[in-house]
Amino acid sequence: MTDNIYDILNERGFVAQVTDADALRAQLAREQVTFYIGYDPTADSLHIGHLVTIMAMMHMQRAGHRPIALVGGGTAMIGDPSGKTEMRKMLSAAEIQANADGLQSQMRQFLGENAIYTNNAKWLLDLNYIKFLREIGRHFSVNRMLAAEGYKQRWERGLNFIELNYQIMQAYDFLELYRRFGCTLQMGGDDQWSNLLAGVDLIRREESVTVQAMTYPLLTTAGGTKMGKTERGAVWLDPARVKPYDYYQYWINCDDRDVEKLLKIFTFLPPDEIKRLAALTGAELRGAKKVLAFEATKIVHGEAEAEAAQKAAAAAFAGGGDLSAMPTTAIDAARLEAGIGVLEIFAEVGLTKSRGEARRMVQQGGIYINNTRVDAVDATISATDLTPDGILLRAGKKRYHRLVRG
RNA sequence: GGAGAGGUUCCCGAGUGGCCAAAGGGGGCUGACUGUAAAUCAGCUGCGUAACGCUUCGGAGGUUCGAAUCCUCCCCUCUCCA
Repeated sequence: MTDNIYDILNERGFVAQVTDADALRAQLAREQVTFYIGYDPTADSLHIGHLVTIMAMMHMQRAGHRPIALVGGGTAMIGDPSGKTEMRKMLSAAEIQANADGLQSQMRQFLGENAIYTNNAKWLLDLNYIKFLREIGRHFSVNRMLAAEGYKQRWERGLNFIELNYQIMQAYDFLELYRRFGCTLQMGGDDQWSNLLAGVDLIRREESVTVQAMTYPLLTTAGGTKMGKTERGAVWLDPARVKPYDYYQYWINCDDRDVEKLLKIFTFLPPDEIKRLAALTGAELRGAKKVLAFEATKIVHGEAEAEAAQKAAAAAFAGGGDLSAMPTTAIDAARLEAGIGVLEIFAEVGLTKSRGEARRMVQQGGIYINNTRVDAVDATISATDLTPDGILLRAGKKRYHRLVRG
């Protein structure tokens, strides 16, 4: 085991492609490297998909390098067509600004003050079109851009001019960050590879300097779906969107086959420890998942929340313990006394999308009150169902919600 | 600008006047089995109900007893030509 950060990242599964691995490795050992990762402000919160990049940044930062978290307030005005089949919907400048603020404050939480935070709106919004074409545009071959894998799908289905410019903007960002901060490395998802290369090329042409690009693999689950997506949408890092309890549960419910990979990427546990955990088999592997969920939750929501989530999960699934971290709704006491229809309350707290879905689930035997199956669609709950922990609603095997008297 | 094709329920994709809340597949959900895993099998999958009703097939109008299906206008996408 070596302590070169490149080897650490590589060993943990953060490296997909690199422009010049040997040169980068040597540079990382030799000097402090300023590097950047760009984020499109398409929402006001990061999600698990972004977390890979954050973890990579934190590893780099711990190794003494300097991260630049770039928010793409300018590029978001255009929209990245890479690997997509459809044009992204356009966001208003105000939405983009609000999203950029949200992302940046989350990023700060992970990277602290020892990082550079910037927004490419600063230099992209006021570009002079003709000047830009003369200086930058001339370096780009349309043929080569279209040959890139990331554009292929869109090229076949139609790509408009505005989207074709995305790569140029991103390359220009790299150049700008090189000039402003001496940034010599860009990292990004593997789908960004051609965009990163475009930046490397541009800097070589404009500055006669060789810089590096490195991608991390796009994570998919063993089940073949995109990492971080659930039936109820993306797994957001914002606790207002995804409660720490649910965040914890997301990790607990991962596929057996993914445990080792996830431990390497989403925790800071040492390789030996990961190896030990990943070696567990059968039901024992759940122990490893617990560690994964706890560590991953700790990084995003802090240790106290991680512990609370773990306790609540244990209470729900193993019985006994503290349920307080479970998503909870307070019900007006008078209303509870009067009794509330089961269909109504399940739809209300969001355990089911509608009363119809709740009805269906009752008919299929998937609705529980205090872990007792409900078998009548006209069943009600009332104050008599209150336990010291409130009333425990359950939809399906593992989705819980707690009611307390309010 | 010209010619043509097309926009259907989460996605793909059938459906060309009533039997269509709309085939089929995917995805998702529930149940059984299990380890809060995977695989497998079965059922469910617009909204509100006791019946039954209500809102959907790019948008707005119209024809008709009745339209996703026909007509008019509009919006959008793609292909070929310029």
